[in-house]
Amino acid sequence: MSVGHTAVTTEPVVSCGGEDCGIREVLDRIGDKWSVLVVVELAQGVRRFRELQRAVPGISQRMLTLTVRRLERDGLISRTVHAVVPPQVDYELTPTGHSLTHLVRALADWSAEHRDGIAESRRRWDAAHPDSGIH
Amino acid sequence: MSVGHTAVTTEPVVSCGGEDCGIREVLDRIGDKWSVLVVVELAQGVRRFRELQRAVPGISQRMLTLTVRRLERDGLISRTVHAVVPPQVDYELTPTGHSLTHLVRALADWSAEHRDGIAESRRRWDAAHPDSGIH
DNA sequence: CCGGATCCGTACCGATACTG
DNA sequence: CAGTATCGGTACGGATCCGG
Repeated sequence: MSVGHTAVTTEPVVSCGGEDCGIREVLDRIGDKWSVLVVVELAQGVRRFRELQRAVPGISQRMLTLTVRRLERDGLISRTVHAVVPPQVDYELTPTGHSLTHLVRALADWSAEHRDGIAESRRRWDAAHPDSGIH
Repeated sequence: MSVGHTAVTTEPVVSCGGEDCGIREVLDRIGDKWSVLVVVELAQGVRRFRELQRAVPGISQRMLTLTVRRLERDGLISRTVHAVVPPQVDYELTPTGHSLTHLVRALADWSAEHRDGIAESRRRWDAAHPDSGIH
């Protein structure tokens, strides 16, 4: 039974060798499809729901709602409801959320610096492995 | 039968308001479940397939294979096959891959600094919104 | 030891319709 | 305007078996 096979526990665990520990938590939040784009937009100032949706073209109402809820839950953005008609809700980065923008900036910088090299590497790899199915 | 990415779906669109542009590409790579952990382990030196799998406890053979293939395709790691029995394959960060570790470090630092505050914020939010279904 | 191939559940996400 | 509710497709990831 399970010879030479480390116990496949039911724990999620991850346990990170010694460098990680917590990285996954961040990636689980900002690694999703929309959070970063919302944060980037809010880095420029206060935004209403509709404004956010226009600023992030591809996003659906549903996903914008879910995204801002989760960011609010994590304390990265604040949500302010104004008792007016028509309704108005403002979203704004918290100090914590603002600190995230530095990270996002680093991400953007790294991306800008290496995107061409990566694209080139992909072309070479795809040419060398025509039917790999990797993407 | 390599399904090979039929064009059925999804232009990225995104078009990023002016700050982003490329961030999504990076997150599509390192934002997945395992890439960062593999990079973190390889930051410490050359590793064989089995060593990587042991260093990242939760990962399956399948996902490790897919992860290293994609990282190799992007030019972030190199793969060296030794003609011996039993087979031996070494993985190593390329210079580009190494530059990524700085970003990962920044991620880890930010995470370490804010994880408590985030956890606290989540507790407060969950207490205030008992059956929101958000996570 | 290093994978590739297959089956399959689930979580994510988009589209749509409806509410206050 | 700012959401909520529901449905359905798809892509991701885990388990397992098989091969070099």
